[in-house]
Amino acid sequence: MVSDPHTTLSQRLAGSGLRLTPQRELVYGVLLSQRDHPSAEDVFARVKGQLPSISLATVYNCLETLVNCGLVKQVNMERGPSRYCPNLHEHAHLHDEISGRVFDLELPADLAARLHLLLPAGYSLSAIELNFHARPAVPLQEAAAASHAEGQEAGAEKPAPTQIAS
Amino acid sequence: MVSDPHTTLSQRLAGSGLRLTPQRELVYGVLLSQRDHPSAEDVFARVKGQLPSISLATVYNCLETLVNCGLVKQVNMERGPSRYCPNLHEHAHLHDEISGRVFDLELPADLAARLHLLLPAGYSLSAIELNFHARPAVPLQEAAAASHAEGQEAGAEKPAPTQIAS
DNA sequence: AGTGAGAATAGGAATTATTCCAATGAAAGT
DNA sequence: ACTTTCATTGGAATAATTCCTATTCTCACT
Ligand SMILES: [Mn+2]
Ligand SMILES: [Mn+2]
Ligand SMILES: [Zn+2]
Ligand SMILES: [Zn+2]
Repeated sequence: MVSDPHTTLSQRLAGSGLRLTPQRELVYGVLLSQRDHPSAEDVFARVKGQLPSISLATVYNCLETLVNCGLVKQVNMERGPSRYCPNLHEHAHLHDEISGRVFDLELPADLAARLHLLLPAGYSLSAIELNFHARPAVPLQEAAAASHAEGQEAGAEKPAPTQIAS
Repeated sequence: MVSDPHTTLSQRLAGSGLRLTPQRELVYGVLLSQRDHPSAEDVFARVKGQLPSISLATVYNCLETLVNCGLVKQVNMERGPSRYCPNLHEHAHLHDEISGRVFDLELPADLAARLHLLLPAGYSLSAIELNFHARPAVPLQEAAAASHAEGQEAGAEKPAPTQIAS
């Protein structure tokens, strides 16, 4: 039985002797409602729509609080702004190097189990991260066409193929 | 048959139309000789011993060049300075959260193969990263003793157990 | 050997992402 | 109400990296 976000948040915070504030609730809400692994700046922009007076420092504070409560994971797949993920299931991340987007990937339980076995004796695990860096494969047909008209374009251009809905 | 670093470097650079310079060679040498996943600043300090006139910007440039040549991998297991790894075998990383050190972990070929299968169709893989974050397990005996004298100490204190030689 | 074009380095300025700090505001305990 | 503690804000400070420009080096060509 999964309780609503408000309750979850409120309980986790209470468990750490922290208060449930509008800012924390909004930040958490933003993460839950658009699971695209936004950066702190992204979250700031989104929350600002609902609470224009919020400050960036507060967003950083709230994110840190949520991470410490274990409700959110900080994702660092490469240098650059940290991103934030409210998906608590053990999962992998796919970084689309063209669009810059990050997607969640299911991680089969038996595979996860095998990964855990790799940890050397004498260590106590705090987290495993599995990150895929990839780019949309060019369909064979287009590849042929492209090889005629050469030329490098930068930035995002084509809609991703068979993409998981956000 | 594995050729010496000088040759490898020289060939890779040539392959990209780049020059073999003393700075690039020293930076690469430093990475090969102490495989502790140093940051750019670490590399800078080490190279400076051999070439005091080198600049930090050049170290960054050389590292980027080596990464682009595919001789070195940039490692970002968390926010903070990037670290650099000259180990080209498919391997995992272990981050010791207490000492801050990063170690290479063997990744069995069959497991690596299974990981590759997780990549969704329509993507072409550029890299997989598998990172373990862990801390030295407290041996049972000490755990008991510690639970008497409570108190939180910060920073590194105790020599790591059963550690892989650096 | 001399010259010019392009590549690379060095040093410092600029930028980015984040953290720190001090003042103010809100909530909880008494 | 009064006090203590927690949280938010805005701005300053910091850390890591990137950018910029002058200078140096290399190589190719005379
Ligand atoms: Mn990537
Ligand atoms: Mn870590
Ligand atoms: Zn995720
Ligand atoms: Zn490594």
